[in-house]
Amino acid sequence: MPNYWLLKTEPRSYSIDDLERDGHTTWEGVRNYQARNFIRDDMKVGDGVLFYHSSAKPPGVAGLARISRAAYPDPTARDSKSHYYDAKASDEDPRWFMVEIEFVDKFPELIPLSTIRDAPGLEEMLLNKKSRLSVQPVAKAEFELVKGMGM
DNA sequence: GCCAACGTTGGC
DNA sequence: GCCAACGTTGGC
Repeated sequence: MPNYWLLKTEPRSYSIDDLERDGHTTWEGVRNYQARNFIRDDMKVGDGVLFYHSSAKPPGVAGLARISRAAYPDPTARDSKSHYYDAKASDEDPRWFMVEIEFVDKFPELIPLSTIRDAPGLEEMLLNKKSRLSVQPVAKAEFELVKGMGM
């Protein structure tokens, strides 16, 4: 039974087009404990991902991806030159984890956040409730609904 | 650029 | 353990 997720990214930093070009990518730099726990404890290879563009015009779901590598310690936490450096991370306690994802599909048109907000069946999406969380679990029915809206 | 929501830090 | 101060996220 796969799980489903929504991952946020600012397309100016890394967009669905970048992922399509690269085929797959690392997802480092998550520095929120709730998001970390989802990554570390619950993400499995093969899980479905809604690829979300935040701080975009408009913000919304741009396509689909898939978890291609399960959680492992995020090395940028140990790199003092990294923007994501965390002095409290250590070999014994890596503190932060990351996964890798692979490209699945780019939607012909991005599904705007406003559309998702208004869509019947998506009222309970965390996107509408805990809007700041950058890694969110998505119900299978929600995933399928959004996928259907995009393709 | 503003600002509401909310997570984190640190003094007590 | 509380909570004020502070920093960040992200929509608008």
